[in-house]
Amino acid sequence: MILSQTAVYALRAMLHLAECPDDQPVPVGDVAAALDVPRNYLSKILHVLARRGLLRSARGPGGGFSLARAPGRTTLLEVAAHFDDMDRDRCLLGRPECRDDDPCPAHGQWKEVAAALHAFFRNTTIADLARDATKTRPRHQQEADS
Amino acid sequence: MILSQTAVYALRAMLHLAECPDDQPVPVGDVAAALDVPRNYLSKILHVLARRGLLRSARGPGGGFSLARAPGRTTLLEVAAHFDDMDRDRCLLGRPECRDDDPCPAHGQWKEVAAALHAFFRNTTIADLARDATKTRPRHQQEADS
DNA sequence: AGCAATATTCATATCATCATGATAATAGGA
DNA sequence: TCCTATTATCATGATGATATGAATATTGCT
Repeated sequence: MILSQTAVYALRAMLHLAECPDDQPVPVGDVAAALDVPRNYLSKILHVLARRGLLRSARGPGGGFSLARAPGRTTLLEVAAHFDDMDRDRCLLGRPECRDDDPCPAHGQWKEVAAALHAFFRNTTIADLARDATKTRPRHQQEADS
Repeated sequence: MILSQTAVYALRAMLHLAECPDDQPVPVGDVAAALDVPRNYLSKILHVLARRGLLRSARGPGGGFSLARAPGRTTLLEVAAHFDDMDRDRCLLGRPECRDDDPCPAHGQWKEVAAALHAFFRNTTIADLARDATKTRPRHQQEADS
């Protein structure tokens, strides 16, 4: 995959928290159950996001994790970059020093695709996904409504 | 990376063979040295490509590997697909059943990027890379010429 | 026939990612 | 103060990708 399993878990967790009522912490166990994801593994992931300031964490009864910012102000890139090297696809052949003036054989053809990829992660926010999730979830109902 | 290290080695090896004189087998050791890639590992990769009909192999003195087809008739997708699951990026969140009528939250925003990705691998050939590798001019100048 | 160059095959080692389980630290409430 | 719910941290295991090394089979040449 483009993203590691870990980064996917992080994105889905952020998305889940964005869909929960504001400022009410959600325990790891609840998130893990909702996403059907290993609980202890998710715990470590959310801890990373909290240390990096994307989530807030609260211990003790009534504690859990909640978004630190409005979901429209957190991009997919910001989330995923803490787990994956989001710059690694700049060169298709994995050459770290691949540039316009020192290109790999695929550089000329690849760079536009790579730019589109990077733009997607940089410009799409958690809120964009949350909006799409509520819009498209019940498709037959959606069609019946409109 | 988008591609595994193994698939990158395979592409670079195909590209190298495309740049060698026609119908003259190149030993694994020569290819490995030219690409600075582990010899025994590359051997296994080239063997896969030979079994799949993308390369021809010849044993004994004067033997080695050579392209089985003209490089313009082998796409990056055909090479990489033998090592990576090239369909795995269709869904950003890794849901196998993600489709237009059963979308993941990122589906609507991701699918155009994914389509561009797939088109790149399906439409770009080994010859395209070889041409770019030998040309010193950037690609947009080539396009401006025509 | 015998030698040397080569691909082929098999066995194993290494490493990062993914995941599990257990324990410690913290906070709120009775 | 004590209990419980929760995050924080650590140790370990499982798996697949990557890589190495060696033995075997095949071929061309002398």
